[in-house]
Amino acid sequence: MGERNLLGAFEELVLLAVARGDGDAYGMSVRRDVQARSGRDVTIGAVYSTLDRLETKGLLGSVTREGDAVRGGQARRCFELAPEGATALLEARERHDSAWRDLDREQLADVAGGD
Amino acid sequence: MGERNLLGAFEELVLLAVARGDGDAYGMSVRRDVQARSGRDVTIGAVYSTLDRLETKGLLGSVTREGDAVRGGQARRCFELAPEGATALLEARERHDSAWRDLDREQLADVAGGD
DNA sequence: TAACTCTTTCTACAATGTAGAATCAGCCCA
DNA sequence: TGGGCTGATTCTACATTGTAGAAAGAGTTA
Repeated sequence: MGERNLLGAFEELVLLAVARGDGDAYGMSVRRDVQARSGRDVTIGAVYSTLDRLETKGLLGSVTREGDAVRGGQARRCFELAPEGATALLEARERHDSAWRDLDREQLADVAGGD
Repeated sequence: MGERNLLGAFEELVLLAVARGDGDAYGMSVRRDVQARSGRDVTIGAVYSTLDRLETKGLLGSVTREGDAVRGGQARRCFELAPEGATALLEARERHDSAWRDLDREQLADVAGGD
């Protein structure tokens, strides 16, 4: 079977943050984005190790920008989505949609009840 | 921070299959469901170990039904969604929607290009 | 120079993902 | 009547992801 690049749940969150960053995403900004959207605390180490793994898989690329204009001049490692990464995201989305099909959400809410 | 029951990507697929089964899901049926919706080959071992872990976490329950009516009379272990499981699914869905917000899918498709 | 913020790197371990063999029960049939 | 199927479950073991937290470099301010 195909066996494309499968994304874990956290990998997907991180990759989406990078995609939104449009070339300007970097460790700290990704962390903030993931934190805000998932509503949970995320350590910076978790973010970087995931970014590294995604880069190793070729789903994103990174360049270190010497601090030009922006504040002081501290270098930043900026991440950009690779074509393979965009494909992986689109596929993850399709799998997800497909997985939720034929399911009554109202009913789910009922089962959840007062949990 | 809250730290509810977080679901991995595969756990979510399995739990959704159980939810759809409406009390009649069992190992082999879950496998077929996950396989069909994710479009990839899944071993039965992967399914069962995930079902076991979800049960340990209290997201689903299981009962072994002696083979009554249906074929021959071989016992089946049937799985049913627990309230905590329904909640976890709903939350996973929310996180996912939130993670995809503010993202231009057309643009993603462009980046993906002919990958 | 000390203290502080921003940012990245590294190490280590826990949780999840996945494969594959072993096992058990009924069914079919030469 | 026992060999070979199919359906089903259990176990073991290992690979990949998820996550925490400490360490460290660079620039800023006092």
